[in-house]
Amino acid sequence: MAKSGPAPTINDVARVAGVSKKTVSRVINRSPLLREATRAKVEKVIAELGYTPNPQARALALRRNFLIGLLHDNPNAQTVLNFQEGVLDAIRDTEFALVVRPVDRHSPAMLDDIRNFLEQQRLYGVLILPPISENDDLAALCREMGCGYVRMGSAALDEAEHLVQSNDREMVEGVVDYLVKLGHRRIGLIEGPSGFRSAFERREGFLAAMHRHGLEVPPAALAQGNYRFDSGHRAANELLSAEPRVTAIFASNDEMAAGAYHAARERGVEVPRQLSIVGFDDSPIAAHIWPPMTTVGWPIREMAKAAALKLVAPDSSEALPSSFPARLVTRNSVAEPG
Amino acid sequence: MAKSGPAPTINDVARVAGVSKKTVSRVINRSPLLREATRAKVEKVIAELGYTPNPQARALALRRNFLIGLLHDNPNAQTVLNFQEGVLDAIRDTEFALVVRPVDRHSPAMLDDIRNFLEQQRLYGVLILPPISENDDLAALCREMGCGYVRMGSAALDEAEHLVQSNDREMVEGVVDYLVKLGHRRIGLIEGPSGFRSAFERREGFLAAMHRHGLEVPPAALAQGNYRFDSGHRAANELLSAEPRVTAIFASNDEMAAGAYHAARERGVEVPRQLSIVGFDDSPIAAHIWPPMTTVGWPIREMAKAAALKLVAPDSSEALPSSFPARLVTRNSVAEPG
DNA sequence: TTGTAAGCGTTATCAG
DNA sequence: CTGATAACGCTTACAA
Repeated sequence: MAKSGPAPTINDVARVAGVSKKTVSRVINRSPLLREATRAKVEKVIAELGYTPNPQARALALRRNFLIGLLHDNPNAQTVLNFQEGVLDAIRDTEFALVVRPVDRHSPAMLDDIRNFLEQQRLYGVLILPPISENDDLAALCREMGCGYVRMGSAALDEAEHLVQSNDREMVEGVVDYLVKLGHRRIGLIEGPSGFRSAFERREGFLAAMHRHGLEVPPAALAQGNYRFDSGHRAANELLSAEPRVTAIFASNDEMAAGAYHAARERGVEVPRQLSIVGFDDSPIAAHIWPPMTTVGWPIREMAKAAALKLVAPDSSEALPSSFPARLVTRNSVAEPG
Repeated sequence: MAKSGPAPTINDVARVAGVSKKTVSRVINRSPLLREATRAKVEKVIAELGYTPNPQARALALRRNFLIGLLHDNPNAQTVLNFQEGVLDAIRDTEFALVVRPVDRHSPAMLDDIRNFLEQQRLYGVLILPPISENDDLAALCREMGCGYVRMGSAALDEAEHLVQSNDREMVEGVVDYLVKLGHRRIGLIEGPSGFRSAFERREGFLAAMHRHGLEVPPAALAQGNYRFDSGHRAANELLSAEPRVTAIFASNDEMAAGAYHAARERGVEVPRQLSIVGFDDSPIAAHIWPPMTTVGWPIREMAKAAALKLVAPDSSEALPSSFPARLVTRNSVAEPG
């Protein structure tokens, strides 16, 4: 047990162990060129003294901080927070810490801001959430600054080393299959904002599956949203005012799906008896709205952990998978067509 | 415009400006003992070179990092995220960064974990969210470690310097006043978990106002929850099965209030016609549930900003307020008793 | 008011 | 394999 007072430094360890501080440094950094006996001796002293290397000093010497940055511009709090938890899972009991950096993707200064941030903080690496993860200029900036990075995304945005991805397209195809199997033929889509890769992938999955089933998708079955609640409300109103009315709606995220619930309720359309609704994300709203919503859940926390490990322990086996399967979470917003 | 390549250091500035690096250091640190002319000259060179002090080096020399820690045990995703935004508002364009540290308040090792964290990272200071902000041992630990701290809370937990507080009790009194004015007499309370100061304050506000209005609070009008959705559902079921039935329910947070919505719906009790419901937090669920929920919103982002400023700029006027007023957000979950 | 010298705790270089 | 010695970029004495 180390007694308190000034924390022991590498010099203390070196002195007590009777070696040079460089040798201690080698032990800390797991240098292979060390006699086993020396290593053991030093490690014993380290344990005795309760020594921990000072990250600030290491940061200065290595010109690199032991900080993982999280860059996001996210509309969904739960996603960001789950992601943070996942990153923590990966760096728990390491010297790394997680620094968060919300940014504004609509600001023309975004890239400059991030450049300053990276320049100042000299991060070990950054994790980038959608939608800004889709920005190739940002990835290029990270490369240029010599800052590690991993992008989260719903498509193959980058090399495996820099990417953790979900299979949105495939999942949405599964949603359509599920609805069709129940008997639905007129299915509407509330799209996410153009420019978002996830929105694109989800739309493509929808269209592909409809086509595969030989089902038509008239323009009136397609409505544009922007991933926000209000846009889902508006889009659902469009969808529900066309005749013959759709019997099911897939919304590209839960928030818009919740908006669709409200539109249906205002029109006296009962969910799921007269209208089935499926969302995407499995955010808390899905479980808390009435009736509880069927949606697609993706393992954000595990993905976050994998992403962080790619940065801090690229060789660990857990860092390997780049693609994570989502799953359909069936609740009570889907029924056979009325 | 600085050209790229190795970033300029204090030595470059000193050389170009023809002064010693200590003088540059004085300029950076706004030392008062500097001739104005010298300062101007150095500042000019700093601007020309695009020099930024290296935080790692400063951290080493000062034995203190320019990092603000956020300690929380996820009270609610949106709250945490809004808080993060508020902190960023405060430290934007400074050398500070925000590091997040979710902890588990049920873990017996929590304090030790935090101690290690503080020891390792040598944070400039930490911001502590409820409910762990109520833990006095944690505050003592910060003091002991020489780490600045500010606690968020719903009561006077600490000195103004270390506290940013909301007026939960008063707000809940206001909620009851509002319901009583509409004609409600039998009002139920869904409490938060015992041991949470916020739950206590909200309960006390409720009881005080009921008493002030000369209204009874029979045991059947009090139900215990734990701030989670399911507990709200369960508690509302208890409340709604007692006769005469309550005509209004105040839930200590929105998540439990959403659970109460579900319980009402399952029993065929219509909100707000047969039952008024009021929540607390103004979280996204409140706006997205049907009918949109009347709730109490508190200015979390501004509070976060003030808290962060107390840490990084204790003298700024914005850091001054320690108490922030919440407000009633009226939507459609309240009506006159049926 | 300014400069000099000596750290802060680590890693890199290069010689043994 | 190991150890002096010099960085890393800044701050804090202490002088001048």
